[in-house]
Amino acid sequence: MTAVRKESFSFFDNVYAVVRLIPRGRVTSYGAIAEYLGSKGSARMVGWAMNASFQVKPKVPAQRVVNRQGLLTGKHHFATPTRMEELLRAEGIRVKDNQVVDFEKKFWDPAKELEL
DNA sequence: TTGTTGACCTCTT
DNA sequence: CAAGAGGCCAACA
Repeated sequence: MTAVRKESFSFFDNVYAVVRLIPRGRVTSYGAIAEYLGSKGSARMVGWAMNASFQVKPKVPAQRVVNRQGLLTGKHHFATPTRMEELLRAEGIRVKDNQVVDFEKKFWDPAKELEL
């Protein structure tokens, strides 16, 4: 068996699913998603998925995904460098100096919330 | 086909 | 305390 199409859902689709499940006003990190998917060391892959998330539908709230430090590292990849910050603010998330305020409070861990 | 890149994370010096 | 390098997996040229 060529083992092709072993999984209808690819790593990316899995990431999109988790990101879309992020409640409004909450944020998560790449590592948390990667870990939830089983690839803890593949945090970079999550970011890569986000890059393609713009062409994925429904649209994925990539603005809710930030790095471990809560920094909006990917804001530069949005339509506008300030788009990510604007979207987060629109959700009630306070952003200061490209960093999410009370990131630990707003942090939404899929492996924790979805595991219940 | 191989090699490089990439919105990261963690350890070591 | 701060900075640097390595590691992980997948897509792109």
